[in-house]
Amino acid sequence: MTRAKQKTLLEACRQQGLRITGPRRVILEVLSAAEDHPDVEELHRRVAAIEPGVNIATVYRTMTKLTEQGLIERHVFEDGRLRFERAPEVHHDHFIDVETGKVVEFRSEEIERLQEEIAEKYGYEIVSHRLELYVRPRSGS
Amino acid sequence: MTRAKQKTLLEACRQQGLRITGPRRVILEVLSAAEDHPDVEELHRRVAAIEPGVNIATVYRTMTKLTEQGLIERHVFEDGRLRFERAPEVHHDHFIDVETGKVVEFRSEEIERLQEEIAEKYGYEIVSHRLELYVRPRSGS
DNA sequence: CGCCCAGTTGCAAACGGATCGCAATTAGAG
DNA sequence: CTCTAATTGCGATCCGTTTGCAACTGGGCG
Ligand SMILES: [Mn+2]
Ligand SMILES: [Mn+2]
Ligand SMILES: [Zn+2]
Ligand SMILES: [Zn+2]
Repeated sequence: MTRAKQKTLLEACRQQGLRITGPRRVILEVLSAAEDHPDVEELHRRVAAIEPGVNIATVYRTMTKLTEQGLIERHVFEDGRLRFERAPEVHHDHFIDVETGKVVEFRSEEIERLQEEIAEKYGYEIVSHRLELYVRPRSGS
Repeated sequence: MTRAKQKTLLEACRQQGLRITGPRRVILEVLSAAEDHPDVEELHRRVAAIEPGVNIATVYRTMTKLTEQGLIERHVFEDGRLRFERAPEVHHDHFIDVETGKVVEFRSEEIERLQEEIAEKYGYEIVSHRLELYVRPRSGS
């Protein structure tokens, strides 16, 4: 959903004053190429395919740092593992296929608006939210 | 949200053929009395206040069983711990106060309907969903 | 260009919530 | 009351994530 700042990740890191090390460069490359919502193990696997020897703890630490900088977004779906994607320029929510685990993105202006509306009715201000629709292909099985 | 089958939990267990043991009786009592969304540690604490000696593994196992029977609902909010509430007769979603952790329930027919609508548009059938609004009291802070 | 140090890394240990194996106990059907 | 399958307590174990620490290095500065 909304790819655009493809090359920006590495540059953004430089701007934020993060050191561009070997491991980090590869992790950024993997993240930039990712079209899905990989967990840490999967990221580590992809990194290892490019350059073996990068420790998984480094992947964890890098993801923490990137999240703090707001460069990536962290999710926890039903399996409980941390998953990541590049911070989208415009917010979206997710379908998750209960059989395959495949994640599909969507955005509903109406739902977003209704959330604000109901929060206001309760006297709240929304800080963040999470909407996940666990689905299966219609009619088949 | 929608209390009603207050006494039913224990009876429901009997119907499902679950043995009513000492520990289980206390756990059911705690669950029936709960107005919130306690995690396992909190449940165990409340159980211990009534009858010490019940192991936390027993709480875990009982919650698993009750969930399988559909008598309670299991949630995982942002802190990652398992939380429970009696299965509501009508579905609802949650506000979570980001400062206090307090959980408030709400239901929006419109949002529920829009979820179905957008799922259909994508060719999906919704199996379950999760909507959590992380909030703070409006204008204060 | 080379120095130097704060930031980063690899590795192993620790963490914490949840689960499991096992032997002892017990609910409750007959 | 008997008998068995379900349940329990306890400790060990799992597994994803975090952390302490010593070694390493990117990149600003001289
Ligand atoms: Mn996404
Ligand atoms: Mn609830
Ligand atoms: Zn949304
Ligand atoms: Zn809902």
